[in-house]
Amino acid sequence: MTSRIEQACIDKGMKMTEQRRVVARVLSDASDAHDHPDVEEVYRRASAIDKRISLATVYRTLRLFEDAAIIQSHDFGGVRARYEAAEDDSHHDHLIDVDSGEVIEFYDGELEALQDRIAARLGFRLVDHKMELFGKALEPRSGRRGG
Amino acid sequence: MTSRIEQACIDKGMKMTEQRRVVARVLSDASDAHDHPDVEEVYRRASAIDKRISLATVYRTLRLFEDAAIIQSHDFGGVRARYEAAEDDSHHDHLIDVDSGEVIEFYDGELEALQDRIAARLGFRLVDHKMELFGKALEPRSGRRGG
DNA sequence: TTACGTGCAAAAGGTTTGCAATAAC
DNA sequence: GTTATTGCAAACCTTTTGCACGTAA
Repeated sequence: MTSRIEQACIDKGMKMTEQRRVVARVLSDASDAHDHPDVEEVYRRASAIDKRISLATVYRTLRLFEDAAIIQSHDFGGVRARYEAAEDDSHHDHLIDVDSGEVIEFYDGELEALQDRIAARLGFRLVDHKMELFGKALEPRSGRRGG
Repeated sequence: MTSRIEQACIDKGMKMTEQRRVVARVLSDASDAHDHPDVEEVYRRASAIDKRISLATVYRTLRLFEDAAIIQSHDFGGVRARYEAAEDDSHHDHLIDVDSGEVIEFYDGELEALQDRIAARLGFRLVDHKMELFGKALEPRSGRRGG
């Protein structure tokens, strides 16, 4: 079945190889799970589906998708970039649990509006923003790591 | 004359070598100018003051200062980390001009308060945050690059 | 005096790339 | 059939590190 990201690639007229299809599927599934895998993790999951894929191709494909605005990369303070499907309408930001590394997505309309106002005040039109909160859980959380 | 960052190092009991003094001075001056140099730039400026400094020592010193919370590093989307003096009381965030690369500092009390509220709503105590706005100037700006 | 810092050059680790083989359109 | 894509391995670039030498306290 055609994954959401594969469909986005087709819509953009990309030549769809098996490798791209597999990476698209991995990223679509990750997105559904609000997951933010890094390159190695995408490579691992892609290899599990089809062994014929190489790390170089994963890098090239991620860059291709990112340049096409199909996915976006994040730097959550770790060593490698992490990826998620680009948001269409539903923008969100991230809160990172500093103890577990878990990434929690959130949306706050007030925050979005405030950012526009701040940019305007400084004489700019906002084209993008990056907002990450780092916090400690007030109550102990279940043990999942990553996100 | 003793730079602000050199004084912070002395206060923390660091052994002050000539190299550390020079890097401290470069960073103090950059901070006064609201400048955010990367490693190469710090190395360049330090070398101009004293040729005996090596890139490895600049890396080691920046890491030392950062671990001591005397400076902080940022990833503004470029390839290298960029540095500024750690904020004592006057927290600020950054707006990056996507056309020129210029970095503009700003402070917004409402934003700070809102972030705390969002974290609390998600069940977290905020320990840090990273907020970067990327914008296009509404009016053409003078040609400085960097910041 | 002595533990710690430095310079050099080599290594590490993530990411990119040249090239010949391969596959999509 | 053409042109873009892939795998492999080597290159690249930033950052770290081992080691012998130097120096602050």
